Amino acid sequence: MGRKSKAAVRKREILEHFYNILKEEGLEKASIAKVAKRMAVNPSLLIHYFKTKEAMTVAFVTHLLERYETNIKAVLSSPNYPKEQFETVLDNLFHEDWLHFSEPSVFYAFYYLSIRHETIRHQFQAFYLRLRTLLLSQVRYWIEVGIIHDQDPHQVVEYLIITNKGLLYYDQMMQDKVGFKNRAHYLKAAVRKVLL
Amino acid sequence: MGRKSKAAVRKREILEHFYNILKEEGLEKASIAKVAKRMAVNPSLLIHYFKTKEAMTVAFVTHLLERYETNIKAVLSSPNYPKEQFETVLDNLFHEDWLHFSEPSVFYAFYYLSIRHETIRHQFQAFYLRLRTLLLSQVRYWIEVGIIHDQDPHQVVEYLIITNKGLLYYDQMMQDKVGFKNRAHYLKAAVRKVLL
Amino acid sequence: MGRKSKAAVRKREILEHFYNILKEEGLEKASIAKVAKRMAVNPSLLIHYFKTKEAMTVAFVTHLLERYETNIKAVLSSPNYPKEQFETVLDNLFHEDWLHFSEPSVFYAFYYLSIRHETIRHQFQAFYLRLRTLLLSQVRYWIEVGIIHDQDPHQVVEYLIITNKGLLYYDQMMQDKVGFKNRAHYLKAAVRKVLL
Amino acid sequence: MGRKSKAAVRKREILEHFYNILKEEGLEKASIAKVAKRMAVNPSLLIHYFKTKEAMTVAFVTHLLERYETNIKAVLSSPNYPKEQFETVLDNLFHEDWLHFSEPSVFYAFYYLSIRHETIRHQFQAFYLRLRTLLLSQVRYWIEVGIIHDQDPHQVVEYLIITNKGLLYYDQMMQDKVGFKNRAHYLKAAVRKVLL
DNA sequence: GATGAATGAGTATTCATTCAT
DNA sequence: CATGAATGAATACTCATTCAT
Repeated sequence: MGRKSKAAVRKREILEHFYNILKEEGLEKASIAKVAKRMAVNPSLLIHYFKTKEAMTVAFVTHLLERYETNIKAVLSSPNYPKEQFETVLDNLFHEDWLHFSEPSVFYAFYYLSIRHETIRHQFQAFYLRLRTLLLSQVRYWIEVGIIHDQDPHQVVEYLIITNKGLLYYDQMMQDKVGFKNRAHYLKAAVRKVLL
Repeated sequence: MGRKSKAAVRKREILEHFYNILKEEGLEKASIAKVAKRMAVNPSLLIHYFKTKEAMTVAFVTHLLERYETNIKAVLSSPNYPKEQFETVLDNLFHEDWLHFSEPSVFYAFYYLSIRHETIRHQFQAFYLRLRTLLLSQVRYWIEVGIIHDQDPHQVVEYLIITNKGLLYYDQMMQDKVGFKNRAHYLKAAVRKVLL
Repeated sequence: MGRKSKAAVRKREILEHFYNILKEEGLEKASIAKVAKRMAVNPSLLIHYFKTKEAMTVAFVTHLLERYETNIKAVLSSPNYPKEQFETVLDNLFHEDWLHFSEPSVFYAFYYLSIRHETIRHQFQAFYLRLRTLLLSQVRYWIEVGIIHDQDPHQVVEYLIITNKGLLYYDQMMQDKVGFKNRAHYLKAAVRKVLL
Repeated sequence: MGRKSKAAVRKREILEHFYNILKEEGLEKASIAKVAKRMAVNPSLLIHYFKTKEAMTVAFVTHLLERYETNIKAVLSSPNYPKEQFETVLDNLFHEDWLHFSEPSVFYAFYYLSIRHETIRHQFQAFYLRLRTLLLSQVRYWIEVGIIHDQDPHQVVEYLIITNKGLLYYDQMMQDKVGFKNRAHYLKAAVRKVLL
């Protein structure tokens, strides 16, 4: 377990500062110069590590989606009796904390970029494929134990993701906490009605 | 007294060119200079009409959402027997043409901006409030005629919007047409199961 | 006494707004556009009346120096016994109110321009020639009645102007009121020592 | 570690070109672009060294006043017998060369700016405080050795500065060399009459 | 590994002005 | 008399990047 190269540490450090500016000031303000200034470091140093801003962006998306994925895994692993575990997962999926994990504004910034930027789109697609695989085995288990009936597990997975993202979209814009609780509650009820 | 005002025409013309660049090159490339160049006109002319780029952006969002709203109204007005009309609206709401009306990339660009830009966020919120009102009377009608049972019409409306936006999000990223049809089909079935 | 042409009224109005911006925001901010905006009028209207900004500037300097001259004449015409009148004039010349008449900042703006701009310099020179003539007859009167002794009236006039402008320069920069009173007092004493 | 710093040299070089444009074309024409063009260098290089134009301006004022101060010190240090030395200083203070040291047009440009720009005003005030201190010890010496009688040294210093600046103001505008000599001669006589 | 020099293209905006109405 | 359309040049500044040290 040799000691970490300085490069790896520095890169991580840079990406974290990048994230902070993204969160606080938005994509259009997140320039190499600004990140460097925050780190009290010379802009060329960022170029030194990432070659181009684009490469840095791509690296950042990887970093972002990895964090996201780790978080999802934690949410899914609730060691309970099937029925209780289903409810727990549902609760978590439509819980504010989980939806707002990793600043929606940062997430949407790159989601927007992904529309036009092929590499980033592929990163997102791969991420959602992994996410689907993860959920798929979960759903299959629920079908197996008889919680969910008469459903194509693949489509169930997509249904969950879609509903989830729809809620995030709507909530992010409306910004009223009370409304959010009601919506989350209604959506969970709907999911139960559809699946159980 | 004074020269004939071209403002209305010119502004519309500018916003259309703005839209085209947005669509083809993205938000970050959509500069005043570029729009002007496309119009074969001097950049300061755009400033003449809109004072600032920000004001132009806000005007554009208004324009964009108006177009969107007009389109929605057309979709909702299908003069059929209640049951058939419900199905038509459902079909339209989850139809590719309608979802992709007005370039999702452009839509998401400003959705992203709305997270940070108060005025734009208010524009979006107001738009969705109007959209909700529109759908609300529709849903109330369906409840009245007995198509929908035991539902809070307000929550039904939000459920429809959320599912719709979730689908757009997922579809925009996945970009596979076959998958889309299946998802749309599944979602409509889910909606029916929840509402009817 | 026919009624004034609109042009004359408008021009005066424009110059007054020009003065206000000059005073509040300085020479570099005093653009045609800004003056027009303040007047709630179209910028081309200013061009209509003055042809160019330069011409407007020249017109303004004339206006400024005329006001200044009128004020000086008022200060000089104190109908007293010679000795008292001398003291009154001296008091006025070194009095804050008189020095700060017509915003020193505005005055210095054009004094600065006069260094490089021939027309404006000629305006200033002509103004000071008139001022000298004015003071000259005053000083000659003081010599005649025996208040001032053994002096070339021409040089006395210049001495007064120079001391006066020096005080304005120094005071404008130092901006301490107490110091000003002391300086003014000392300078008057000096002038008396030199002239009487 | 890192590239050799040219900052000191480059900054000085930039300020000198700035000075030249100021002298030849005036404050309003002295843009970053123009200075860069003269230096056959990219405008952003000036920004690289000074961050903003304002910072560059402030740096320039420091530079200008330093040069001025150095020159004054040279003028004051005349190693003579008291009486002769007093005369030498007086001669120098009212000598064309000294008054016109460092282009009055440039000096007045920043004097004008100082009225509105706090930092620059403080620079000027600090400069004159140092100048006063310098002259103060000089004047105290003259009082000590009995050349000057019955005077507050502080007020003598201000009197000298004011008279000096008044002469510069008047001379700069009148621009006649013969007149200048007479005025300088008369002023020196006046100073002697007041002080000795 | 890290800095600083330097570039060149790009940004929004301001300004004075001309001209048609 | 007055407005609004339109231009073209100019402004300070930002940005990503290259290269020398």
